[in-house]
Amino acid sequence: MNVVLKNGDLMELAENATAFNAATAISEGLARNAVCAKVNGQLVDLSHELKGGDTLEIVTLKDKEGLNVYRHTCAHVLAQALKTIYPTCKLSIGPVIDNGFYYDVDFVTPIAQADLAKIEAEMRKIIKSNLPIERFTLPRKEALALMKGYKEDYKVELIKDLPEGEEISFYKQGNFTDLCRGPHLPSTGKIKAFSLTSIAGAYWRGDEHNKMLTRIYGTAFAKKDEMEAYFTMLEEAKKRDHTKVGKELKLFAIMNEGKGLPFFLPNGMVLKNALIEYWRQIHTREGYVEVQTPIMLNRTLWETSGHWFHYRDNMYTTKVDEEDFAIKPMNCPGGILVYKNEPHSYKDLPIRMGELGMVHRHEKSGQLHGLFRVRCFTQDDAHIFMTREQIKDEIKGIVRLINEVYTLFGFKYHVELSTRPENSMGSDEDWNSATEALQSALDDMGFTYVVNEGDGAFYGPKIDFHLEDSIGRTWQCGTIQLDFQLPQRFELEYVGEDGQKHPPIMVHRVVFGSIERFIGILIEHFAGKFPVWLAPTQVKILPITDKQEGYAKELCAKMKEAGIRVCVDDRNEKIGYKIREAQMEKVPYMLVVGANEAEAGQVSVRRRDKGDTGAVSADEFIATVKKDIEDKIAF
RNA sequence: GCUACUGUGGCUCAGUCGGUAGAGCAGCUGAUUCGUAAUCAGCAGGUCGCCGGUUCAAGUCCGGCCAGUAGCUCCA
Repeated sequence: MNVVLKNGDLMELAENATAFNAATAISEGLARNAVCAKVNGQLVDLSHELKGGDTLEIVTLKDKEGLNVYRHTCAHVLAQALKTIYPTCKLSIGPVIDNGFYYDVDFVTPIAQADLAKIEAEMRKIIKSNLPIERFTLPRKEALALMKGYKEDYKVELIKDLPEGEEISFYKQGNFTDLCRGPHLPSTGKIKAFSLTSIAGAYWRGDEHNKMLTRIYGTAFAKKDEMEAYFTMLEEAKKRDHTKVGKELKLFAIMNEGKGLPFFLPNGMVLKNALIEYWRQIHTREGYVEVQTPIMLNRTLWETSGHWFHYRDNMYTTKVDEEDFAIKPMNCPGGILVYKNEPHSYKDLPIRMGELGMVHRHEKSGQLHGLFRVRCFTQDDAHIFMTREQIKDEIKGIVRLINEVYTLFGFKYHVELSTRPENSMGSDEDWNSATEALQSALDDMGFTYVVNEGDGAFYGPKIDFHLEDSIGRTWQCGTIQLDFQLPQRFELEYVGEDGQKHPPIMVHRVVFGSIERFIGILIEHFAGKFPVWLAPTQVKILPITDKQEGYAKELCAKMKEAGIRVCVDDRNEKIGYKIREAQMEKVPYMLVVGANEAEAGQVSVRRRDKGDTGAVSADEFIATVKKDIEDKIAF
């Protein structure tokens, strides 16, 4: 909790104190568990000297900012430990990230995962000696000399990039000094729970042309049990990893014969089709038409679209009868040819043209990951051709649709708006009005969103929707992109009210994004326990002995008739065995049928998460399941 | 693509110091007819990711390749 000191209090204290600092103010009875302080809104060390009239705010470990300072100090302790164990290593940067911290280091001889224990031990020593952490500043010249003296080449480079004329701050703990903006904890002993988690490569300054350094990841928490809870969460997340669950439930497989090229197994196909059926239903309702364009088209088309020159590295190409062809990495050029197939009047617009298009992209091998990043995927694409006046309403319609879909599944997501980059095409007027339209559509609908200035595509601004996976990583799924480029390149037009030809505005948009990725996220979100409407098998009938086989099959036929995905486990096994297996398959409804049920025309219903819920009539049960499917509810 | 790690029957994994492979589950056969998360017994199943090297001898050591994982980079 933050305590804000009143200005009056400060003034009074300041008059009586020499060398008065934040720590003193805090120790005057305000908070013992302060990590750092905010003076006039700026995060500072507790040693920061106060002036009369300053506003002091105490920052504790319960604040995200406080935890960041704590973790940042951990990064420094890590660096100190590394310099002790590997004196020749060169430090680069050691920032805080979402759930911990890292330090990027250049080692003469590479270190391995196994070395982390040794480094942790050294860190513990440093923490135990409770070294005071002191801030000091140097003029630029001396700062450079200091780091050159330590042979810290990367630090020298960092200092050179700092603005001229400013004093440069350093932090010293024991015999270790590091360039740092701060703030930090007052001493190393304040660290209570930390752990080094992994080791990976990372390019210096994030540029793949630079040297790859070794990145050591760690995490730290205020208390040991908080850290344990975090690791438990990671363990739980691992259990729902979609590559693992996908294998267990026989949903999909990626074979050695084609990396990044997923196979949908029968169960996964049922799920995929259920999603597609839902997609068609809502898109028909929203006034979309559906088309299908070829998976491969000739070079001329891709030259016109610009892909042949701008996206070639990611495209699979081939020759057919001496003519170059490319397998489509995107559906838009195909959609555009459909638009161009006949003339259009303003009365036809907007045209909402959907396509479930399978695209292939040659992504770099290292970035492939399960269904989240593949080389062949199905976009639930649509291209909307419209007049300038229609932009805002169309955008709103799409945002509403995307929100409807994500809400149905109960997903956490956030929205980002990307604006005009450098080297973009189109007039200022186009960009301004389009960006305005996107922004005001989001505003009107009450969305909060991140604005990424200059992060739009060169052909237009965009709105992205990012879904969270089970360990909090986010993946872009839905996107709405305005395009000034393609209508021009393909010379699209419509005849306006004035009888003149005008270029239409074009929007690319996806809701699921990639159906494959979306399914991956669904798997993790539900941990394989899909809602009834998506479950590959919705009902499994489990006869107790083979005497009930006839009844079970009758029931099965009746349910199939009612449109339910049902099967009978008529193997010669005990009921416990069949139940165990059905549970592991995460079938939402298990029907135990023995002599009693057969006689009464009933079924004993066992629900995936609720266990035995008692007997009901077969008809009553069918009605329940049909309602589950109809309402698409998740339980 | 880069860095690090991993690769043993369909699945999950064991395999010590280099001495030519082992379990459980799944499968098959038989017995068992059973009331809410594993009935019993038997059988079968592997060129240890691939190629090459070192060695009397390689799952094990070395090199290359392929594939996967974490991260970086990229993501029209």
